[in-house]
Amino acid sequence: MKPGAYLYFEGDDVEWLYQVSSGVLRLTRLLANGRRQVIAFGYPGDIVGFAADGLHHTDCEALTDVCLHPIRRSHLESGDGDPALHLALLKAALCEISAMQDHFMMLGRKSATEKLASFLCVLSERVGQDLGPNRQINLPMCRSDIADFLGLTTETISRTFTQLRKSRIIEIDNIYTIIIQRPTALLRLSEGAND
Amino acid sequence: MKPGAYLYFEGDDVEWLYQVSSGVLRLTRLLANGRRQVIAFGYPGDIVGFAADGLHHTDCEALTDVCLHPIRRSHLESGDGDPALHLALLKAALCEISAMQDHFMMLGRKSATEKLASFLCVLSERVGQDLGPNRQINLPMCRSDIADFLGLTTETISRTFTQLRKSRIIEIDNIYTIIIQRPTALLRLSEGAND
DNA sequence: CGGATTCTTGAGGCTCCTCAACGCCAGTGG
DNA sequence: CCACTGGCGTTGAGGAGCCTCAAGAATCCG
Repeated sequence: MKPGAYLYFEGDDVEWLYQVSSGVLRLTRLLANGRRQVIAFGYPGDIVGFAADGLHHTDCEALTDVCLHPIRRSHLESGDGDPALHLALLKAALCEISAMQDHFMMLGRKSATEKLASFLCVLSERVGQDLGPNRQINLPMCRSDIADFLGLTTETISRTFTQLRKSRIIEIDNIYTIIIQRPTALLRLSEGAND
Repeated sequence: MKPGAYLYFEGDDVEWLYQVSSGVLRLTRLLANGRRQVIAFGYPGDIVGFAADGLHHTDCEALTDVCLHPIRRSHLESGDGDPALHLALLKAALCEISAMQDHFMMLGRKSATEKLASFLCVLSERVGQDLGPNRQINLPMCRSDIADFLGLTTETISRTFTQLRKSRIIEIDNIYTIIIQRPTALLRLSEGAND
Protein backbone atom coordinates (compact mmCIF):
# COMPACT_ATOMS: atom_id res chain seq x y z
CA MET A 1 0.00 0.00 0.00
CA LYS A 2 1.03 3.55 -0.72
CA PRO A 3 0.82 6.47 1.75
CA GLY A 4 -2.67 7.95 1.78
CA ALA A 5 -4.35 4.75 0.62
CA TYR A 6 -7.20 3.45 2.71
CA LEU A 7 -7.31 -0.19 3.78
CA TYR A 8 -10.95 0.05 4.86
CA PHE A 9 -13.56 2.54 6.02
CA GLU A 10 -15.90 2.68 8.97
CA GLY A 11 -18.95 0.61 8.11
CA ASP A 12 -17.19 -1.75 5.70
CA ASP A 13 -17.70 -5.47 6.16
CA VAL A 14 -14.85 -7.21 7.92
CA GLU A 15 -13.59 -9.90 5.61
CA TRP A 16 -9.95 -9.92 6.58
CA LEU A 17 -7.74 -9.03 9.47
CA TYR A 18 -4.30 -7.70 8.64
CA GLN A 19 -0.99 -8.07 10.35
CA VAL A 20 1.36 -5.21 9.57
CA SER A 21 4.66 -6.51 8.14
CA SER A 22 6.23 -3.13 7.51
CA GLY A 23 5.09 0.48 7.51
CA VAL A 24 2.55 2.26 9.68
CA LEU A 25 -1.26 2.42 9.60
CA ARG A 26 -3.55 4.95 11.23
CA LEU A 27 -6.97 4.01 12.63
CA THR A 28 -9.40 6.90 13.02
CA ARG A 29 -12.96 7.47 13.97
CA LEU A 30 -15.04 10.53 13.17
CA LEU A 31 -17.73 12.31 15.17
CA ALA A 32 -20.71 13.89 13.46
CA ASN A 33 -19.44 17.45 13.85
CA GLY A 34 -16.08 16.68 12.28
CA ARG A 35 -14.11 16.00 15.42
CA ARG A 36 -11.70 13.13 14.97
CA GLN A 37 -10.07 10.62 17.27
CA VAL A 38 -7.06 8.60 16.21
CA ILE A 39 -7.77 5.26 17.86
CA ALA A 40 -4.38 3.70 17.24
CA PHE A 41 -1.35 3.52 15.02
CA GLY A 42 -0.62 0.13 13.53
CA TYR A 43 3.09 -0.71 13.65
CA PRO A 44 4.81 -3.85 12.38
CA GLY A 45 3.57 -6.84 14.33
CA ASP A 46 0.22 -5.23 15.13
CA ILE A 47 -2.97 -6.80 13.91
CA VAL A 48 -5.80 -4.53 12.81
CA GLY A 49 -9.40 -5.14 11.90
CA PHE A 50 -10.93 -6.62 15.05
CA ALA A 51 -14.66 -6.09 15.16
CA ALA A 52 -17.43 -7.81 17.05
CA ASP A 53 -20.34 -7.35 14.71
CA GLY A 54 -18.70 -7.90 11.34
CA LEU A 55 -18.38 -4.19 10.55
CA HIS A 56 -15.34 -1.98 10.82
CA HIS A 57 -15.71 0.82 13.33
CA THR A 58 -12.75 2.88 12.19
CA ASP A 59 -11.18 4.15 9.01
CA CYS A 60 -7.74 2.71 8.31
CA GLU A 61 -5.19 4.63 6.25
CA ALA A 62 -1.56 3.94 5.36
CA LEU A 63 0.85 6.62 6.58
CA THR A 64 3.83 5.11 4.78
CA ASP A 65 4.44 2.35 2.30
CA VAL A 66 2.84 -0.58 4.06
CA CYS A 67 3.15 -4.33 3.60
CA LEU A 68 0.36 -6.39 5.08
CA HIS A 69 -0.24 -10.02 5.82
CA PRO A 70 -3.97 -10.70 5.39
CA ILE A 71 -5.66 -13.21 7.68
CA ARG A 72 -9.01 -14.69 6.99
CA ARG A 73 -11.59 -13.62 9.55
CA SER A 74 -12.62 -17.22 10.04
CA HIS A 75 -9.25 -17.95 11.64
CA LEU A 76 -10.17 -15.59 14.43
CA GLU A 77 -13.58 -17.07 14.92
CA SER A 78 -12.60 -20.70 14.95
CA GLY A 79 -9.42 -22.67 15.45
CA ASP A 80 -10.44 -25.40 13.03
CA GLY A 81 -7.99 -24.49 10.29
CA ASP A 82 -4.96 -23.41 12.27
CA PRO A 83 -5.10 -23.58 16.08
CA ALA A 84 -1.78 -21.78 16.53
CA LEU A 85 -2.91 -18.86 14.37
CA HIS A 86 -6.23 -18.78 16.17
CA LEU A 87 -4.48 -18.50 19.51
CA ALA A 88 -2.12 -15.83 18.21
CA LEU A 89 -5.09 -13.75 17.04
CA LEU A 90 -6.75 -14.13 20.39
CA LYS A 91 -3.59 -12.99 22.15
CA ALA A 92 -3.41 -10.01 19.84
CA ALA A 93 -6.98 -9.04 20.69
CA LEU A 94 -6.23 -9.30 24.41
CA CYS A 95 -3.06 -7.22 23.99
CA GLU A 96 -5.16 -4.65 22.20
CA ILE A 97 -7.43 -4.45 25.23
CA SER A 98 -4.45 -3.92 27.53
CA ALA A 99 -3.00 -1.22 25.30
CA MET A 100 -6.34 0.55 25.15
CA GLN A 101 -6.60 0.55 28.92
CA ASP A 102 -3.25 2.35 29.08
CA HIS A 103 -4.53 4.81 26.54
CA PHE A 104 -7.57 5.54 28.71
CA MET A 105 -5.30 6.71 31.47
CA MET A 106 -3.53 8.91 28.99
CA LEU A 107 -6.64 10.51 27.55
CA GLY A 108 -8.48 10.91 30.79
CA ARG A 109 -5.92 11.81 33.35
CA LYS A 110 -2.74 13.22 31.85
CA SER A 111 -1.65 16.75 30.99
CA ALA A 112 -0.48 17.78 27.53
CA THR A 113 3.19 17.37 28.47
CA GLU A 114 2.60 14.01 30.08
CA LYS A 115 0.67 12.83 27.05
CA LEU A 116 3.32 13.78 24.54
CA ALA A 117 6.12 12.44 26.75
CA SER A 118 4.23 9.14 27.14
CA PHE A 119 3.68 8.95 23.41
CA LEU A 120 7.37 9.48 22.67
CA CYS A 121 8.41 6.97 25.33
CA VAL A 122 6.17 4.27 23.90
CA LEU A 123 7.41 4.92 20.38
CA SER A 124 11.01 4.97 21.54
CA GLU A 125 10.49 1.61 23.20
CA ARG A 126 8.78 0.03 20.22
CA VAL A 127 10.44 1.52 17.18
CA GLY A 128 13.26 3.75 18.40
CA GLN A 129 16.75 3.31 17.01
CA ASP A 130 20.00 3.80 18.86
CA LEU A 131 21.94 6.83 17.68
CA GLY A 132 25.22 7.09 19.53
CA PRO A 133 24.36 7.66 23.17
CA ASN A 134 20.86 8.85 22.30
CA ARG A 135 17.77 7.36 20.77
CA GLN A 136 16.01 8.41 17.61
CA ILE A 137 12.36 8.13 16.63
CA ASN A 138 10.86 8.55 13.24
CA LEU A 139 7.35 9.95 13.20
CA PRO A 140 5.43 8.88 10.11
CA MET A 141 2.37 10.82 11.20
CA CYS A 142 1.72 14.56 11.03
CA ARG A 143 1.14 16.82 14.03
CA SER A 144 -2.61 16.69 13.73
CA ASP A 145 -2.54 12.87 13.83
CA ILE A 146 -0.62 13.05 17.10
CA ALA A 147 -3.03 15.68 18.37
CA ASP A 148 -6.07 13.56 17.55
CA PHE A 149 -4.42 10.53 19.12
CA LEU A 150 -3.73 12.36 22.38
CA GLY A 151 -6.92 14.42 22.52
CA LEU A 152 -5.15 17.75 22.00
CA THR A 153 -4.82 20.36 19.23
CA THR A 154 -1.97 20.68 16.74
CA GLU A 155 -1.03 23.99 18.33
CA THR A 156 -0.65 22.38 21.72
CA ILE A 157 1.41 19.55 20.23
CA SER A 158 3.66 22.06 18.55
CA ARG A 159 4.07 24.15 21.69
CA THR A 160 4.79 21.07 23.77
CA PHE A 161 7.43 19.86 21.31
CA THR A 162 9.04 23.28 21.51
CA GLN A 163 8.98 23.19 25.29
CA LEU A 164 10.61 19.74 25.37
CA ARG A 165 13.20 20.96 22.90
CA LYS A 166 13.96 24.08 24.95
CA SER A 167 14.45 22.01 28.10
CA ARG A 168 16.96 19.90 26.14
CA ILE A 169 15.00 16.70 26.64
CA ILE A 170 14.54 16.14 22.95
CA GLU A 171 16.04 17.51 19.77
CA ILE A 172 13.96 18.00 16.64
CA ASP A 173 16.15 17.01 13.74
CA ASN A 174 13.38 17.63 11.28
CA ILE A 175 9.68 17.61 12.01
CA TYR A 176 9.51 13.86 11.44
CA THR A 177 12.67 12.89 13.30
CA ILE A 178 12.98 13.26 17.06
CA ILE A 179 16.16 12.56 19.02
CA ILE A 180 15.71 11.81 22.69
CA GLN A 181 18.58 13.41 24.57
CA ARG A 182 17.43 12.75 28.12
CA PRO A 183 15.33 9.59 28.14
CA THR A 184 15.08 9.45 31.92
CA ALA A 185 13.77 13.00 32.10
CA LEU A 186 11.26 12.18 29.39
CA LEU A 187 10.11 9.10 31.27
CA ARG A 188 9.74 11.08 34.49
CA LEU A 189 7.70 13.70 32.67
CA SER A 190 5.44 11.02 31.24
CA GLU A 191 4.72 9.81 34.74
CA GLY A 192 3.77 13.18 36.10
CA ALA A 193 6.96 14.79 37.38
CA ASN A 194 6.67 18.53 36.91
CA ASP A 195 10.22 19.67 37.37
CA MET B 1 -20.21 -10.42 46.56
CA LYS B 2 -21.03 -7.52 48.83
CA PRO B 3 -20.57 -3.83 47.95
CA GLY B 4 -16.98 -2.75 48.54
CA ALA B 5 -15.56 -6.24 48.10
CA TYR B 6 -12.77 -6.65 45.60
CA LEU B 7 -12.89 -9.39 43.00
CA TYR B 8 -9.24 -8.97 42.10
CA PHE B 9 -6.44 -6.42 42.14
CA GLU B 10 -4.04 -5.12 39.56
CA GLY B 11 -1.16 -7.57 39.32
CA ASP B 12 -3.13 -10.63 40.43
CA ASP B 13 -2.86 -13.76 38.34
CA VAL B 14 -5.79 -14.32 36.03
CA GLU B 15 -7.29 -17.66 36.88
CA TRP B 16 -10.90 -16.96 36.08
CA LEU B 17 -12.98 -14.72 33.95
CA TYR B 18 -16.33 -13.66 35.33
CA GLN B 19 -19.63 -12.99 33.69
CA VAL B 20 -21.80 -10.64 35.72
CA SER B 21 -25.18 -12.20 36.45
CA SER B 22 -26.54 -9.38 38.57
CA GLY B 23 -25.14 -6.25 40.19
CA VAL B 24 -22.44 -3.86 39.00
CA LEU B 25 -18.64 -4.02 39.10
CA ARG B 26 -16.14 -1.19 38.73
CA LEU B 27 -12.78 -1.65 37.02
CA THR B 28 -10.16 0.94 37.94
CA ARG B 29 -6.54 1.63 37.29
CA LEU B 30 -4.26 3.84 39.37
CA LEU B 31 -1.43 6.13 38.34
CA ALA B 32 1.64 6.54 40.54
CA ASN B 33 0.64 9.98 41.83
CA GLY B 34 -2.80 8.82 42.93
CA ARG B 35 -4.76 9.77 39.85
CA ARG B 36 -7.36 7.19 38.98
CA GLN B 37 -9.12 6.13 35.84
CA VAL B 38 -12.28 4.07 35.90
CA ILE B 39 -11.79 1.78 32.91
CA ALA B 40 -15.29 0.36 32.82
CA PHE B 41 -18.37 -0.59 34.76
CA GLY B 42 -19.36 -4.23 34.56
CA TYR B 43 -23.11 -4.66 34.13
CA PRO B 44 -25.09 -7.90 33.88
CA GLY B 45 -24.02 -9.77 30.77
CA ASP B 46 -20.54 -8.20 30.73
CA ILE B 47 -17.50 -10.38 31.06
CA VAL B 48 -14.55 -9.06 33.01
CA GLY B 49 -11.02 -10.27 33.49
CA PHE B 50 -9.54 -10.27 30.01
CA ALA B 51 -5.76 -10.02 30.09
CA ALA B 52 -3.10 -10.86 27.59
CA ASP B 53 -0.20 -11.75 29.84
CA GLY B 54 -1.95 -13.66 32.60
CA LEU B 55 -2.01 -10.70 34.99
CA HIS B 56 -4.89 -8.38 35.79
CA HIS B 57 -4.27 -4.78 34.81
CA THR B 58 -7.10 -3.26 36.82
CA ASP B 59 -8.63 -3.47 40.24
CA CYS B 60 -12.17 -4.80 40.27
CA GLU B 61 -14.61 -3.86 43.01
CA ALA B 62 -18.30 -4.62 43.55
CA LEU B 63 -20.50 -1.51 43.72
CA THR B 64 -23.62 -3.45 44.69
CA ASP B 65 -24.46 -6.99 45.67
CA VAL B 66 -23.03 -8.91 42.74
CA CYS B 67 -23.61 -12.44 41.47
CA LEU B 68 -20.95 -13.79 39.16
CA HIS B 69 -20.59 -16.72 36.88
CA PRO B 70 -16.94 -17.77 36.89
CA ILE B 71 -15.38 -19.08 33.68
CA ARG B 72 -12.15 -20.97 33.59
CA ARG B 73 -9.45 -19.05 31.73
CA SER B 74 -8.68 -22.10 29.65
CA HIS B 75 -12.07 -21.76 27.95
CA LEU B 76 -10.93 -18.45 26.51
CA GLU B 77 -7.63 -19.80 25.36
CA SER B 78 -8.89 -22.93 23.69
CA GLY B 79 -12.18 -24.23 22.44
CA ASP B 80 -11.40 -27.82 23.33
CA GLY B 81 -13.83 -28.09 26.19
CA ASP B 82 -16.73 -26.01 25.00
CA PRO B 83 -16.52 -24.44 21.53
CA ALA B 84 -19.70 -22.40 21.99
CA LEU B 85 -18.41 -20.87 25.21
CA HIS B 86 -15.05 -20.22 23.59
CA LEU B 87 -16.73 -18.33 20.76
CA ALA B 88 -18.89 -16.37 23.17
CA LEU B 89 -15.81 -15.27 25.11
CA LEU B 90 -14.13 -14.21 21.92
CA LYS B 91 -17.17 -12.16 20.91
CA ALA B 92 -17.19 -10.56 24.34
CA ALA B 93 -13.54 -9.57 23.95
CA LEU B 94 -14.24 -8.05 20.54
CA CYS B 95 -17.26 -6.17 21.91
CA GLU B 96 -15.02 -4.86 24.63
CA ILE B 97 -12.68 -3.46 21.98
CA SER B 98 -15.56 -1.72 20.22
CA ALA B 99 -16.86 -0.24 23.45
CA MET B 100 -13.40 1.01 24.34
CA GLN B 101 -13.08 2.73 20.98
CA ASP B 102 -16.29 4.63 21.71
CA HIS B 103 -14.90 5.55 25.07
CA PHE B 104 -11.77 6.99 23.41
CA MET B 105 -13.90 9.43 21.49
CA MET B 106 -15.57 10.37 24.71
CA LEU B 107 -12.39 10.94 26.69
CA GLY B 108 -10.47 12.65 23.95
CA ARG B 109 -12.91 14.79 22.10
CA LYS B 110 -16.00 15.57 24.13
CA SER B 111 -16.86 18.41 26.53
CA ALA B 112 -18.02 17.80 30.08
CA THR B 113 -21.70 18.15 29.13
CA GLU B 114 -21.31 15.83 26.15
CA LYS B 115 -19.51 13.28 28.30
CA LEU B 116 -22.14 13.16 30.99
CA ALA B 117 -24.98 13.17 28.46
CA SER B 118 -23.33 10.28 26.58
CA PHE B 119 -22.86 8.39 29.80
CA LEU B 120 -26.51 8.78 30.76
CA CYS B 121 -27.68 7.83 27.26
CA VAL B 122 -25.65 4.62 27.29
CA LEU B 123 -26.92 3.69 30.74
CA SER B 124 -30.48 4.52 29.79
CA GLU B 125 -30.17 2.26 26.78
CA ARG B 126 -28.61 -0.62 28.69
CA VAL B 127 -30.23 -0.56 32.10
CA GLY B 128 -32.86 2.17 32.09
CA GLN B 129 -36.42 1.41 33.16
CA ASP B 130 -39.59 2.90 31.81
CA LEU B 131 -41.32 5.18 34.25
CA GLY B 132 -44.54 6.49 32.80
CA PRO B 133 -43.59 8.60 29.79
CA ASN B 134 -40.02 9.00 31.03
CA ARG B 135 -37.08 6.78 31.68
CA GLN B 136 -35.30 6.15 34.93
CA ILE B 137 -31.70 5.20 35.61
CA ASN B 138 -30.23 3.91 38.80
CA LEU B 139 -26.62 4.91 39.41
CA PRO B 140 -24.86 2.41 41.65
CA MET B 141 -21.64 4.42 41.51
CA CYS B 142 -20.73 7.62 43.33
CA ARG B 143 -19.95 10.95 41.67
CA SER B 144 -16.21 10.44 41.82
CA ASP B 145 -16.54 7.10 40.02
CA ILE B 146 -18.39 8.86 37.22
CA ALA B 147 -15.77 11.61 37.24
CA ASP B 148 -12.91 9.15 36.97
CA PHE B 149 -14.73 7.29 34.22
CA LEU B 150 -15.24 10.44 32.15
CA GLY B 151 -11.92 12.10 32.91
CA LEU B 152 -13.43 14.94 34.93
CA THR B 153 -13.64 16.00 38.59
CA THR B 154 -16.50 15.33 40.98
CA GLU B 155 -17.19 19.07 41.11
CA THR B 156 -17.62 19.23 37.35
CA ILE B 157 -19.91 16.18 37.41
CA SER B 158 -22.01 17.79 40.09
CA ARG B 159 -22.23 21.11 38.27
CA THR B 160 -23.11 19.39 35.01
CA PHE B 161 -25.87 17.37 36.70
CA THR B 162 -27.25 20.62 38.11
CA GLN B 163 -27.12 22.25 34.70
CA LEU B 164 -29.00 19.33 33.08
CA ARG B 165 -31.53 19.48 35.87
CA LYS B 166 -32.04 23.24 35.49
CA SER B 167 -32.62 22.86 31.76
CA ARG B 168 -35.28 20.27 32.57
CA ILE B 169 -33.55 17.53 30.64
CA ILE B 170 -33.21 15.31 33.68
CA GLU B 171 -34.64 15.21 37.15
CA ILE B 172 -32.60 14.07 40.12
CA ASP B 173 -34.90 12.00 42.29
CA ASN B 174 -32.13 11.24 44.72
CA ILE B 175 -28.43 11.30 43.98
CA TYR B 176 -28.53 7.70 42.79
CA THR B 177 -31.72 7.92 40.75
CA ILE B 178 -31.96 9.98 37.57
CA ILE B 179 -35.14 10.49 35.56
CA ILE B 180 -34.67 11.45 31.94
CA GLN B 181 -37.39 13.92 31.06
CA ARG B 182 -36.22 14.86 27.56
CA PRO B 183 -34.34 11.91 26.08
CA THR B 184 -34.05 13.50 22.64
CA ALA B 185 -32.49 16.64 24.07
CA LEU B 186 -30.09 14.49 26.07
CA LEU B 187 -29.12 12.54 22.96
CA ARG B 188 -28.56 15.74 21.01
CA LEU B 189 -26.37 17.10 23.78
CA SER B 190 -24.33 13.90 23.80
CA GLU B 191 -23.63 14.38 20.12
CA GLY B 192 -22.41 17.91 20.44
CA ALA B 193 -25.46 20.15 20.08
CA ASN B 194 -24.93 23.23 22.21
CA ASP B 195 -28.38 24.70 22.39
C1' DC C 1 -28.18 12.87 67.68
C1' DG C 2 -23.31 13.41 66.35
C1' DG C 3 -19.77 12.47 63.19
C1' DA C 4 -18.16 11.16 58.85
C1' DT C 5 -18.66 11.08 54.17
C1' DT C 6 -20.40 12.64 49.93
C1' DC C 7 -22.46 16.10 47.20
C1' DT C 8 -23.16 20.85 45.91
C1' DT C 9 -21.95 25.54 45.15
C1' DG C 10 -18.85 29.48 44.71
C1' DA C 11 -14.53 32.13 43.59
C1' DG C 12 -10.41 32.27 41.33
C1' DG C 13 -6.75 30.42 38.47
C1' DC C 14 -4.47 27.57 35.11
C1' DT C 15 -4.36 24.76 31.16
C1' DC C 16 -5.48 24.19 26.83
C1' DC C 17 -8.37 25.87 22.96
C1' DT C 18 -9.53 29.34 19.42
C1' DC C 19 -8.33 32.49 16.16
C1' DA C 20 -4.97 34.67 13.54
C1' DA C 21 -0.55 35.69 11.46
C1' DC C 22 3.64 34.11 9.75
C1' DG C 23 7.40 30.93 8.10
C1' DC C 24 8.80 26.96 5.67
C1' DC C 25 8.63 23.81 2.01
C1' DA C 26 7.17 21.43 -2.15
C1' DG C 27 4.81 21.64 -6.28
C1' DT C 28 3.23 24.27 -10.35
C1' DG C 29 3.27 27.12 -14.11
C1' DG C 30 4.91 31.08 -16.46
C1' DC D 1 14.67 30.83 -12.53
C1' DC D 2 11.24 32.89 -9.86
C1' DA D 3 6.49 34.17 -8.48
C1' DC D 4 2.55 31.99 -6.89
C1' DT D 5 -0.03 28.71 -4.27
C1' DG D 6 -1.49 25.49 -0.81
C1' DG D 7 -0.46 22.61 3.04
C1' DC D 8 1.66 22.06 7.33
C1' DG D 9 4.06 23.68 11.40
C1' DT D 10 5.09 27.31 14.67
C1' DT D 11 4.15 31.20 17.51
C1' DG D 12 1.36 34.72 19.85
C1' DA D 13 -2.73 36.87 22.16
C1' DG D 14 -6.86 36.24 24.28
C1' DG D 15 -10.57 33.53 26.15
C1' DA D 16 -13.36 29.41 27.58
C1' DG D 17 -13.69 25.44 30.12
C1' DC D 18 -12.46 22.82 33.59
C1' DC D 19 -9.71 22.34 37.86
C1' DT D 20 -8.37 23.69 42.58
C1' DC D 21 -9.44 25.13 46.91
C1' DA D 22 -12.77 26.08 50.26
C1' DA D 23 -17.07 26.18 52.66
C1' DG D 24 -21.69 24.79 53.32
C1' DA D 25 -25.61 21.34 52.56
C1' DA D 26 -27.28 16.79 52.37
C1' DT D 27 -26.96 12.05 53.37
C1' DC D 28 -25.56 8.02 55.71
C1' DC D 29 -24.68 5.29 59.74
C1' DG D 30 -23.58 3.99 64.23
